[in-house]
Amino acid sequence: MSNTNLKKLSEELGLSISSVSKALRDSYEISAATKKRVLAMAEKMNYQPNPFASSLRRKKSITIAVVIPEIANNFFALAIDGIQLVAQQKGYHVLTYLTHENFKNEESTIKHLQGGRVDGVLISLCRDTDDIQHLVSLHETGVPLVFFDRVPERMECPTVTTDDYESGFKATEHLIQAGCKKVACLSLSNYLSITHKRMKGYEDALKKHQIKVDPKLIIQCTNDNGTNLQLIKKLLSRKDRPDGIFATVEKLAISSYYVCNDIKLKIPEQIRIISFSNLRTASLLAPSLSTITQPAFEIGKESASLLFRMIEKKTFGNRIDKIVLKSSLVQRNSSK
Amino acid sequence: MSNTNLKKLSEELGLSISSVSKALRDSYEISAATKKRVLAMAEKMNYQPNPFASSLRRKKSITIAVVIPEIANNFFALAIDGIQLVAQQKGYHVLTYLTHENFKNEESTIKHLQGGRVDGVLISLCRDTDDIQHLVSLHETGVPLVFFDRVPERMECPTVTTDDYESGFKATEHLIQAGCKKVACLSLSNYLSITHKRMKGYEDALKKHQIKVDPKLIIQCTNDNGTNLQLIKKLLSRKDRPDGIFATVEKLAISSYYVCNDIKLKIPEQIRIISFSNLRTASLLAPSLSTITQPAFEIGKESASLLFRMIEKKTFGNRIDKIVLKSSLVQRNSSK
DNA sequence: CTGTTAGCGCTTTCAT
DNA sequence: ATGAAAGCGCTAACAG
Repeated sequence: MSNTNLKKLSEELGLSISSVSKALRDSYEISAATKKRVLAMAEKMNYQPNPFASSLRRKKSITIAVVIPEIANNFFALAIDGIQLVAQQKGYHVLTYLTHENFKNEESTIKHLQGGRVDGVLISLCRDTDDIQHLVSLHETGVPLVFFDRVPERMECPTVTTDDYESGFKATEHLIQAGCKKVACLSLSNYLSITHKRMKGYEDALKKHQIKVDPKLIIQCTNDNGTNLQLIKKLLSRKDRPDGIFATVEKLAISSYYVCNDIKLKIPEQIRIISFSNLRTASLLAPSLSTITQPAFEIGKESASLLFRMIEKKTFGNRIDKIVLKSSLVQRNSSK
Repeated sequence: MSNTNLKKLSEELGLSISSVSKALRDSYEISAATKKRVLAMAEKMNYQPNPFASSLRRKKSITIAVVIPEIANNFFALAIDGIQLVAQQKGYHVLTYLTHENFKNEESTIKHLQGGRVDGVLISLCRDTDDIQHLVSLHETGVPLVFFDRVPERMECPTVTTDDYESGFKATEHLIQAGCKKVACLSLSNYLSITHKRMKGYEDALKKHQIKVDPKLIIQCTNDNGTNLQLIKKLLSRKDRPDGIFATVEKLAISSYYVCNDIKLKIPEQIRIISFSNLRTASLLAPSLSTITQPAFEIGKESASLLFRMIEKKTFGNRIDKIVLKSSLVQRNSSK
């Protein structure tokens, strides 16, 4: 077992526990010679401090939590990558929790985190989250909290997002300019700010081009893939089917692809698809899929950096940061 | 701050700290009535136990670590998903560490974990890892350790892998049967067991079909994408270029795609590619890419389950489990 | 059934 | 420059 502790070390060295502790933390109270001896012995005995004793005493955990809906998703995987990078630079540990788009999971996870297990929390809400009392409560216990991508709409809090409205607008306009007359919109959730903003961009782009917003072309998708496939199939099987699809998340674009394949709709000849997507290989593998690509890795880095500023109280007073990064439109299906 | 602790709770209730503690842990020593009172008050005061005090005292962390080369990778993202599922069922927390294919990172991470921060470790080695002293040392401190996918070749340890040799064999045979006469192999590392086994399968498949193994067709790739692109380009620009590529990891298949695109080699007419890959959308987006798909999610689940059996000492004596799961060959480019 | 007590291993005053 | 001692919040003997 991991059993070299300060006591054994100090006995071996003929020093007191506190001196050894100070030497290891490079305190100015300890002579250089002693420090050297201590360090050498610590190395020799393979000493590793007990993190729990330290955390208990110092009331900090050197750990942050990341709470996300899913991990097998290009956006979140890249975001985590960015978060980990910053955290490892800072010497922090990262606990990851998946909510699987289930509010109950999110709630209980956040509740657990109130015990002081982490010094800060990064979270992207799940699609069901409407009530954010659990997060208010966490915030009240003094745990710094940064939201990224999927952020609450009715809470004053630090956020890192992308330009969802503008991207939704540009995506829709891209389809219109490519000649689409009937553009459908696939939405993921009733609650998420990203969905609202992206859809608002969609609607405003239609209006700008004097196209009436048709509620029948706005599909509220679910968390069940099978159901979504049916909804999309129904949409695309109609006589007055759309000739363009704006998918607010990658998953729905993929589902649309399947359905088009299934019912033999040619992309992009008969229907064009644009989607928010972080499928890095899309350009290569799906030459007909235009995408709105979010800077997922940067989002992760920015979120973590902001969180650490808050943890280290390097952010001023009551200031609440709202960082907005730019997505990029990657056109592919316009080349006929 | 998170400041409701047992002391305050007990004062509020007029009970001793230990009684409250026992009540919360549902001890048989406490009367039902008292338990109810305690639970109600804990709820009311929003009590959350301090995990560090508990871990320090009980010498268990209810936490496991996952150490992987990268996260923005379909295989690992899916594996993590499976791991998280099992961990959350068990009520465990999951710390994630990325080595970024860098041995030094792996080494220092493992060293840190000797302090008792976690009750067990799941690891997939990085491509540089040859010396595994750091892992032997961790194992010696009594921390249960399970390797998955990228496992050490010279260590008796529990592992969860896929049938790498057979898959390499089948992949290569698939190309031969599709008519390829010169099959190249793209390898990731000199050290990894997965690479060795997959390549052995490749070589044996060639031999079976009376094709001589040509060292010039075996490309040792690096950790740098640019370099790999050059290596592949060089390979495919030769007059006697191969008409088939077996990529031992997904990344190298993608790179091959880029190069083929770049130098206008038609897939699959002029060259066929098969790869280990967990790109879930591949079937849809890349109809010309045949894949060996590993059951990544299952690997994650199996690894975590095995680890928990070890943590709970439900595994017999000195028994060392070696679990091998089956990959599936998904043919796509054979339909001409 | 409830309470007292002694630590877990570490950090941090405060003495010396 | 070093050491003694208190205590972080919790658990688990052991008493009663």
